[in-house]
Amino acid sequence: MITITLPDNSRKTFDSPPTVREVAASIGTGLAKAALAGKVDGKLVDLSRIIDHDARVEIVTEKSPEALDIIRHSTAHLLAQAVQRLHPGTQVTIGPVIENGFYYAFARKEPFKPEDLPAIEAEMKKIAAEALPVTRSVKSRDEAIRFFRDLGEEYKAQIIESIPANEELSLYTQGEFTDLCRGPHVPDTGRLKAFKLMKTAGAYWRGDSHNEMLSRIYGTAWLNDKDLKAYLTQLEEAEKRDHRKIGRQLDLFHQQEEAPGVVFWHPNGWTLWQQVEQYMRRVYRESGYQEVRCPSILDVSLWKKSGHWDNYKDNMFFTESEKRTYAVKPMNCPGHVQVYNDGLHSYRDLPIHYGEFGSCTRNEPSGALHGLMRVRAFTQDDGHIFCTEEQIESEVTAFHAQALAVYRDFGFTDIAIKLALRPEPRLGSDQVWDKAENALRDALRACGAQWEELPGEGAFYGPKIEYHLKDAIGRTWQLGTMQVDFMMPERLGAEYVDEQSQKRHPVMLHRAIVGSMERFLGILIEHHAGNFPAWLAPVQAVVLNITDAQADYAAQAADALARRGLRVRADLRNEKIGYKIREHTLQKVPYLLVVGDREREKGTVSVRARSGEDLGSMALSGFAERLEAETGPR
RNA sequence: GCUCACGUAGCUCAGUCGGUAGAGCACUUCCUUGGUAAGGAAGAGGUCACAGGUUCGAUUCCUGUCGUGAGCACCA
Repeated sequence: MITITLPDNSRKTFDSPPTVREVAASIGTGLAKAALAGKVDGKLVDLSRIIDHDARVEIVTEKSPEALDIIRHSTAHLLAQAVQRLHPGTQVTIGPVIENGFYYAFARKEPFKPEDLPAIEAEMKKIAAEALPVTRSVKSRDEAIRFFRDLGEEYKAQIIESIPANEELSLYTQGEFTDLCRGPHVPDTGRLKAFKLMKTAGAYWRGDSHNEMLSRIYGTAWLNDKDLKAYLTQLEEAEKRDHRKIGRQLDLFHQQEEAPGVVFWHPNGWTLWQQVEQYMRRVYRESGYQEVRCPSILDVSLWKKSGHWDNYKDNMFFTESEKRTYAVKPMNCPGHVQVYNDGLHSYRDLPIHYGEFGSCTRNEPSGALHGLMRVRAFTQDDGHIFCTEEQIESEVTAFHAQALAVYRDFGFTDIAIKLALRPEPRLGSDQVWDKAENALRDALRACGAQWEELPGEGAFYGPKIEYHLKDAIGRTWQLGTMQVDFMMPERLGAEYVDEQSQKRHPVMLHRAIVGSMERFLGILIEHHAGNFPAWLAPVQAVVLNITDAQADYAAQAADALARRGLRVRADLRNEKIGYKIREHTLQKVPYLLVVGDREREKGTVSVRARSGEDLGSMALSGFAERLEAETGPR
């Protein structure tokens, strides 16, 4: 007798051990039909799994949170099967589920090309239509290795060899195709309906750049066509928002061949930058930071002392003069320590806050460069706090509140917090790391924050809090950080005099809210799709005359608004009003001010919002007040 | 850095199975003075990324370099 407990705590008994499928059938035929897999005592299993003991059982259907992963994993197998049908001799390696889909990595002489995908996808649809049952079997290690070696699947055999000997090896077979897999899988290939192959790419075997390059095929898979379509639409939306494209359309910046990984900011883009910089400068000021400015090149000896030479020299640029070697700074912290060190500090001075819009240069690998998002020369809103251990918590708490306020002002409200813990290799003893990690935990707790911990992800000199922001189309970006550092002050000889007249090393906190200005502007561009709120827009309003007769009035109006500090231009070109409106609408200008004879007579402007909404005509000063109200608080 | 793909006018792209190139938009000039998303005409604009090679001849084929894109690796 087997007793099965269902999620609603009802029980069913079976005379002999039932399969998950039989349990589902005993509840209802509809459920049996909808079932994809099962959960036995919280563990995901196939429908065909025999339950040989009393257990809690849950039937996984499309409505279950686990359904997508199962479908994606099975679709990866479907891909591998199609590839082996069409391209015999291709070896399979791994095919995991990833965000929004899956991939399968293959070993073959000729990598797959995008042109190969339609035929493979068609074959996948064919196999899905065949509705091949997917069956699970168990083999011993040696049997499994022999099985795959006989098939010529050397990589699979290697994977098995790396699995601990005591683990059970399960194989999944659908038609002529068998793959090693933990499972579970859908009961038959007919359950895979909504998928699409997306792209091909090279990837190293086992993620190691010393190994051979495999050919990966990426795909996406969903529960139904509607979800698939929604996902593809979202990709299109992301493409439309691409900051490189909008950057060109709105004439914000450009990049060119002679300067890989660096940015030429155009007047519009630099105006946007300045709005952000001036805003952040006020944040520095209002939260007690003193702004400093440190040199870009410093003698290499300083970088040896700080530990950067050992840990980071491959990513640094060097330059020489008169037999001395200088490093172009990749980070601002050593510079700030020099400012701190120039003079004596009492414990009464602490905490000391230095802030800088520090330009850093890092020799990023060429393959990592990407528009504004990953550049070689960038500017950080970088701040360092020199404080005592006792002050860490209140400093972190204050920073936390500040960071959240900044994100809110820029239009980000969905923020996840992560705590990156000690990595390998690292500086300092475990004791010091315990202290640093716990200080951050205590501070987060004091803020009432929820966070996720990421073991091994910290910086070599200390753990860090990371702020991950979700943008308007649901992508997340890591922006701010707060790091505790017990090492750098000691290495660079930062000291203060305590109450007993003893010299001690302060703790150093590294913090940034927007991180790289370049990257932040890229994120802002994509988040707003170029439709910047008025306080950030490079041009806030354009005055448009209808005919030459109002040219003087239009120019005066634009001038009057500009003198109030608003970013306003006049477009006096001899073009029809519709033409000018179209052009400035495409330029995403928040307000268009149309002036004809009527407006000139009354000293008004007719206001058109970016959305196309007609806000009616208003006095010039009325419009100015309206725009100021919109931009004023920031 | 690795793999694959790509690089043609300011932008978006077409094209040449090897005989030195074309469209739309933008730009210039002229006409037009028009009330809320493209008025008309004419004109100018390209060393087809760069360097070699093959060829009577290369933008086209081959090799290399640089850059870009996607992914991988990297992101202290």
